[in-house]
Amino acid sequence: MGLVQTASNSPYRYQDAHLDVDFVRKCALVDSHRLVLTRKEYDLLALLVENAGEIIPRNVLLLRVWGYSSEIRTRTLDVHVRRLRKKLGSYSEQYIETIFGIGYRFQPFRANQRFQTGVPTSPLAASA
Amino acid sequence: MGLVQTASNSPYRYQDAHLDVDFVRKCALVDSHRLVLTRKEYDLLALLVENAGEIIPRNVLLLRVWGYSSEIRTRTLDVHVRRLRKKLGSYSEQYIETIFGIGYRFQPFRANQRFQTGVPTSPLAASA
DNA sequence: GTGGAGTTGTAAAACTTTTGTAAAAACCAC
DNA sequence: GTGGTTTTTACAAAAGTTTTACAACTCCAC
Repeated sequence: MGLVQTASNSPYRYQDAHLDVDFVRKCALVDSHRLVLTRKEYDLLALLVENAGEIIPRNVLLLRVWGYSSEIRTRTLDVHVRRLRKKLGSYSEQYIETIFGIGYRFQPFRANQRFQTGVPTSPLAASA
Repeated sequence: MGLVQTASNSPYRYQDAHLDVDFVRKCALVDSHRLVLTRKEYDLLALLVENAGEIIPRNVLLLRVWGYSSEIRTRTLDVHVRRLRKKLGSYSEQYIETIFGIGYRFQPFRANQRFQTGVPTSPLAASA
């Protein structure tokens, strides 16, 4: 097992300066430290990371990770996001953004974080 | 090729700092001490060791060692894992990991256990 | 700016599922 | 039958997930 081929844009793996997600082995590392995630936590992270940069509405997350149809009112998603952020440690703020009224977005790590600092980017994508 | 090939990666044998499994003679040693295993115990250990480092789902273990199709609900596997661990003594924790909701994994001995220390590694493999 | 409705964050409890364990029962070869 | 092995049973313990209850925050109308 030699080094890794720059897999940065491989569909099987996500990598940036601090985070490394292996979609095949279904595991993740933060600064070369293994992230111990439960199934739901991993599923949630993976879905967000696979769509890095894109806003994923709550209802989509709830559907894809939990199989919940809309209409279901629950705080489970929030609780899981919280636990994920906790495990991501200090980078969590930068990685997982909350898009008020819509959902969440995973943002790849950027050393120079001057631009989209906290900017929820064009709000609205869904009609909710 | 040629040359000594320390049996470490021979398909007929597994060896690490403390454990030695001879797949031909179907016997195992722990710190040069013979492990007295019953048939099922050996089969289970062998299957895990042959796939060292990989997670083996419960249903695969039950199929390969017991011939059970899925759908069969039994605690036999757990009982055998327990007896195996008991016989492996103090190393058992390090060797046989439980992957919650999925199965078990045999992990080769590592002197420097800094990395995956007790880390159940990313769970998840199946969707349920 | 303020206020309020609605949304998200958080901690802890409740709940569900999975795994560990001990002991007894069932098996099996001799 | 006896001794050893394997499976079942019945719980206990652990891990994971969801709910609850409320605090904190955001956005928009005014």
